[in-house]
Amino acid sequence: MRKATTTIADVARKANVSTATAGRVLGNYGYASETVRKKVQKAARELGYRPNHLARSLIRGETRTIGVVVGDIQSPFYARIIRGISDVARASDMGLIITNSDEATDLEEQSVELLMDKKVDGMIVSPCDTINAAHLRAAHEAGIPMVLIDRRVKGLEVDSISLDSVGSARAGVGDLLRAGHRRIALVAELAGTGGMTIERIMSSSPPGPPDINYHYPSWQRLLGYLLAHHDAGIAPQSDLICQVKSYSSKVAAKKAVEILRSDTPPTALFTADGVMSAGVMAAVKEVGARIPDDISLLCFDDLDWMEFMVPGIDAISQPRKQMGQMAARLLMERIADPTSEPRVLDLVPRHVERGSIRQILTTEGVNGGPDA
Amino acid sequence: MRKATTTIADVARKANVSTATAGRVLGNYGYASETVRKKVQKAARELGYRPNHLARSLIRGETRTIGVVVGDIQSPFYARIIRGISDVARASDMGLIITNSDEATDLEEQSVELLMDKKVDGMIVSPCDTINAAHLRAAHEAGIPMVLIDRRVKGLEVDSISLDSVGSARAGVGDLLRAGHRRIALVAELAGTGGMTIERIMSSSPPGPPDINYHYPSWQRLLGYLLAHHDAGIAPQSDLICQVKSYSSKVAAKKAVEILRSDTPPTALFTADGVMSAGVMAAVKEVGARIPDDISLLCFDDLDWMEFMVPGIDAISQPRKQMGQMAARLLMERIADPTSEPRVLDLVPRHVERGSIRQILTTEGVNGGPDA
DNA sequence: AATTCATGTGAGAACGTTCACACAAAAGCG
DNA sequence: CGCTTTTGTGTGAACGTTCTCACATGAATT
Repeated sequence: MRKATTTIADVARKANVSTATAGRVLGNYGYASETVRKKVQKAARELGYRPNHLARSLIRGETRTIGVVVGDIQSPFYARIIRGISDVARASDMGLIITNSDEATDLEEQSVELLMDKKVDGMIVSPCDTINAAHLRAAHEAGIPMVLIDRRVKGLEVDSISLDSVGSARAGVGDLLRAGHRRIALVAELAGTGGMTIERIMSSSPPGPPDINYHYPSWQRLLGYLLAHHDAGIAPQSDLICQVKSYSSKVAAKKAVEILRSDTPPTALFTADGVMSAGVMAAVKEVGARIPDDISLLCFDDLDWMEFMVPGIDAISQPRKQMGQMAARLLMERIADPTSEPRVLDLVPRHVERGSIRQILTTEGVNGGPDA
Repeated sequence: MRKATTTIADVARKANVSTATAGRVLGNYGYASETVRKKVQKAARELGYRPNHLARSLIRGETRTIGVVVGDIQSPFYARIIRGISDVARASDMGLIITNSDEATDLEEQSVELLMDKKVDGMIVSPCDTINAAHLRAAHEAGIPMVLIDRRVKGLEVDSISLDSVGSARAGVGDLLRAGHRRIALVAELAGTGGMTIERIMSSSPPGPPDINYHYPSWQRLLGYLLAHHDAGIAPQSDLICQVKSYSSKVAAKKAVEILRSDTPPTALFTADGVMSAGVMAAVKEVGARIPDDISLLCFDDLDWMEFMVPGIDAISQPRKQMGQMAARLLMERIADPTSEPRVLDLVPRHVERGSIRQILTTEGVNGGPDA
C-alpha cells in the first residue's frame, strides 16, 4: 500500500544521469549510448519504474485510447462488433472506452462529449440520428478521427463500414418469392426519423429514394423487400409491412401476432434485425404456428439459437465481428493518416439456409427456387 | 480543423484575472466572488473553453475512469453484466474501459496492466484464476480499488459479488429429483484449475470441500448437484457428470450427444451455464430427442431464446444486469472509502419454470414436486 | 487606534513526462 | 591544425491543470 510512485527523476538520480537522458531510454526516443542505456534500465528495474501515461499523453497529445458508442452493448449484434473492435485494439495496444446511446440522440451526445473529454485518439460510432447529428459533425470538424458503423450520416464524409442491406434483403426476399410465397410480411423497426415514410419509399417505381443510404438499416431492408417484389413483378401490399417503430421485441411480438391472426395472414415472415426476430419467434409461439408448415421465416442477422431450433431458422448472416475489426482498422489508419480520402465500405451478408422456408408449389410451378 | 485549444490561461487573460482565479471558478474549488465568477464564465463561454481532463487527472491523481476485465464481452452473460456496470458508470459520469481475458491468465494480466497504465480509479474483474492471481494481489497491494464479480480469489480480501451457485443448483436439481428424475446428467465446464477434481469433491459425505467458494462457479454447481442428491438420499453416479473442460459449446454438444446416445441415457439434463446450454440444445437436436418427452432440461442462466422455444426451457435465472450494477456501486463506494471492511455479496437466482421438465411418476409416487 | 478575522485574489510551484536547444567530446576531413 | 560533422548528454521550458502559500482588502472586535 505504498503511495510512493517512482518517476523518471528518481531513476535518473539513481543512475547518475539527467532526467532527459533517463527519459530518452525509458521512452525510447532520441540518442542514448549503450552503457547509459544499461545503467538506466537497471535502475528502472530496481526501482520498479512504470511510466505515467497520463503525463505522456498530456504532452504528446495522444492517449492510445479509442472510444466506441453503440446503441446497446448487450444486444448480440453490438456485442460481437465490439468484440471485433476490442481484438484489434488489443493488438494495437490501445485502450477501449465503451458507451451506449440507447438509440437516443441526447445520450449519444453525452457519450461523444465524454469521449472527447477523455481525449480519445478516435471514435467508432453507430449514429442514432443519420440526418442531423450535429455533435458528430462538430467532432469531425474538430479533427477527431471517426468511423461510422452500420449506419451513415448524410453529408458527413468520414470512413464508414456497413452492410449491403438493400441488396441482401432483396436477395433474401427474392428467395422467399421464388419458393412460391406471395404474402410475405416484413417486421421492421422503421422509426420515423429523417422524414422517411412508407408512402414515400413506395411511391416511385422501381422504388428507391436516392438518399436511402442515410437512413436506418431497417428502411434499407424495406427497400430491398420492395425491390424483390418489383423484380418478380409482384405488387407489394402495404398491410403486410409491420412498422414496429421502436427497437423492442415486445412490440414486435404484438404486431406479429396481429398480422398472424388477421383474416389474410402471410405465408412467410421476414424480419429486419435480431430484436425483431426474437419478437417474431415469441409471436409464432403465442399463436401456436408451426415452422415451416404454417409459417415460413427468414431473419436478418444470424443469432446463436437459430441453429439449434427445430427446424433451424433461415438467416441472413452479417459478419459482425469482422465489421468491428474492419472499423477498428479503418480508425487506426485514419489516426495514422488524417488527410487521406475517407473510405466507404460495404460488406455482403449471406443467406444461411436451415429449413424454415417452405416450398410452395404455385400454379405456374416453382420458377427458380433456392440453390439447395 | 483548428488546432488551437483554449486553456485556462486564455480565459484568465480575457477576463483580466489570474489563472489561479480562473481555475477556481472553472474547476469550482476554492473562493471566487460572484462578479469575478460571472466574468470568467462569460470569457470561457466566448472562447469555447473545455477543461483538459488529462491535466486535471495528472495533478488530482484520479481519472474518473473505471476498468473492467471479463472473459468474453460477446457472451450474453458478460454483456448484460457490463451493461449494468455501464449504466452506473454513466450515472456517476465515469468512463468505462473494457477488456476481455478469454479466460486466459496471461491475457488477464495484460488487461490489468493496461488498466493500471491508464490509471483507472478502480477495476471490476472476473478472475480466470481463482487460486494464484498474483497480478490481482499485486494490484490490490498497490492500493487500487477492486471488485471481483462472479468468482472470488482465495485469500484476496476485496469486495465481491457472486451468486449462490451451490444453493441454487442444489434447489434446481432438487426440483428435477422431486419431479421423479433419477438419472440426471450434469453438463459443466469443470476445468482442472486449482487442483479441484471430481473425485475430491465427491469423496466426503455430505460433499463439500471448505474452499469451494474459491473455485469456478461450475464446480460450485457440481457441488449443488451432489448435495441435492445427498438431500434426496440418492447416490450420484459419476458417469452422469460431463466434464467439458473448456468453455465451448461445440465440445459440450459432443459430450452431450455421447451421453444421450449411451446405453443408459439420462432422463434429464442440467447445464451449468449458457455456453453449455447452447451446446446441449444442439445435441438434443442432433439426436432428435423431444423436450420434455424424451429428455427434460434445466439450464443455469436464462437466455433470451429459452422463452420462445416450444416448449420453453426451464432456467435458473441470474440477475446479470443487477450484478453489474451492484459491482459498480461497490466499486464507487470503495473508491470513496478505501479503508472500510470489504463486502462479500451473494445474489440469489430463481428457477423459471417453462415446461421443459417432465413429471415422472415413480413407484413410490411423486414426493414433493415443484410449486406450480 | 490596534488587532483580529473572514473574504478574495495572485504568484508560482507542483504533477511526470517530452521536446527544443545548447553544448561538450570525439571523429572525420582538407 | 582548424573546421565541420557526428554522437551523446544536460538544461530548462513546455503540456494544462490544481494547490499551497502569501497577501491584500475591509469589516468587526478589542
